[in-house]
Order: sequence, then C-alpha cells, then structure tokens
Amino acid sequence: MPELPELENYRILLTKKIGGHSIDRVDVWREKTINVPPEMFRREVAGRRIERIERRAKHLIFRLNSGKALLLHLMLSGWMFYGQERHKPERSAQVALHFGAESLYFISLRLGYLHLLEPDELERTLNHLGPEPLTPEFTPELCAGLIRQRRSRLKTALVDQSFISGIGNCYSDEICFAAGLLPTRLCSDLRDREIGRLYEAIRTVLSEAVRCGGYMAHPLYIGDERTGGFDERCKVYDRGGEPCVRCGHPIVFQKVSSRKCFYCANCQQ
DNA sequence: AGTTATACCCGGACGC
DNA sequence: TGCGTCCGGGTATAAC
Repeated sequence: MPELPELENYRILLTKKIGGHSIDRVDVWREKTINVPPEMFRREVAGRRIERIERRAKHLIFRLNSGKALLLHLMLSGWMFYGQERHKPERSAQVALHFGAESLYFISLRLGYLHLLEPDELERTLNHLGPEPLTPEFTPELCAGLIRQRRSRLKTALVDQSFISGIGNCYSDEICFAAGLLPTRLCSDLRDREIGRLYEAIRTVLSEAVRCGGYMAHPLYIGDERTGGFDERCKVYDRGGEPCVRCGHPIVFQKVSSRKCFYCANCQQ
C-alpha cells in the first residue's frame, strides 16, 4: 500500500509533469471518491492551475490557483497514471484530470479519495498528524522523547499516524529490520542505543525508498523507470518463510495488533 | 492511553 | 469457464 516514499515519489514526478499547468477538463466516474456534487467539482477544478504539489504524510495536496486544494489519499490500493488516454491501463479509474493531450488518472481508489477543500478544512484534516520523519524538525531527540513516553509495541507506534506520520505496514517492518529491533518490543523498554538505531533506520529506510521510487510496481507514465525500484530492496515485508538476507533464518510472519508483521526472530532483538 | 471492534470499498482470490 | 462468496487493509470512530 502506498506510504510516504510512494507519495513523495509521486510528488516529485508529478511536479515535473503538471506543476504550473492548467486543468482543462475533469472526469468523475465515481462520485464517492469526491466530497462535493460532481457539477461543483468540475466547475471548481476545471480551468484552475496547479500552483504546486505538496505531500503531508500519505496525502498529496494539489494547490489550485483559486486558493482551494485537492487532497488525495490513495489508502490501500490506489495508484496513478499520467499520459495519453490510449496508454491508460485497463484498470478502472474513478477520476481524471485532463491537461491537453495528457491526463492524470486516479485508479483503483476504493477507500481512497480526492477531496476539494478550503485551506481551513485542509488544515483541520491534517493537523492531527504526527511529525514528518524526513524533515529537519524530526531530530534524534524528538524521536527519543516520543518513543520513551509511548507504551505500545514498536510496530504499533510506527504505523500510528498521530505518532509519526507517513509510515505504514511495509516500511514499519523494514525499519524494524534495519534497526535490528523486534517489532513486538515495547517502546518504553528500548534502551537509548536502540532508540538511536531506530532513528537512523527511520531516516535511511525512508530516504532510500524515496530515492528508489518506492516499492509499488505501477509506473506513473510510459518510460517511468524509477517507480517501484525499492521492491527488490524490501528485506522482510511479505517475505514470510524466506531466508533472512542477514542471517539465513526464515522470516517469521505474525499478526501484531491485527496487522501483518514480518521479522527475523534471530537477528532482530 | 492503549487495544479492540466496526464500517467503509471492491478487485482479486477462492470454492464449487 | 463462470458465478457466488469472502477477504484485506488505512483510517475514523466508538467502546472497553
């Protein structure tokens, strides 16, 4: 499922494609995807320019020159394609934004959404989110402070969007593996040295994943060689039973607070 | 404060 | 092959 690196990859690639461009036309094929009547959505979005694209946690924010914004959440299954209609993948799209001969398609949004919001509504929707782990504000000290006061298991803390934002089920497991820590550890039991390793793992795993275009397979456009490059670098996620790349012991699959969780019981402590 | 349950949604997996 | 059924998973919300 798309997490911080996938959305950041989308932000970077889409900014090059449609940053500063005007939306000529809009298609809405599924009304549940949007939050206002389709006529209003079309009227408010068509003819506007995308001033810039921002990311907050797992959301993308398309800032329009009207002052309003489109807030995208892909949830579990959503992805995007940018290009000519004849190259559009077979999968069903729920919304499309058209830019001349090329279009941005929002595909396989189930629980996902594309909401048109006023700045204050946007702020209200996003203000419960925890710190962005790749910003300068997310320091080792901030991370340690958060972890020490937390009483849940490590995995549960990492996927809690109000704790640290942007990390989901895949990267939480990859971060724990990189840190050599069991996802089932209680945060409050972690030693300072271990919290330091956790901080480094959060930063390196997420930034490496951004650099490699995330782990999700669908190319954003024809000729996109970047998106999905991190898939082969995933060490534990969805690799239950496979030998650990560090020590050869089989990767364990276990439910942790009703989530899929993968780890090496030998070299993670 | 943390965990657990429930609803949301529908493509894809599975069973017959 | 074809149809019906069921499941997964991020998030919001409620209940414990």
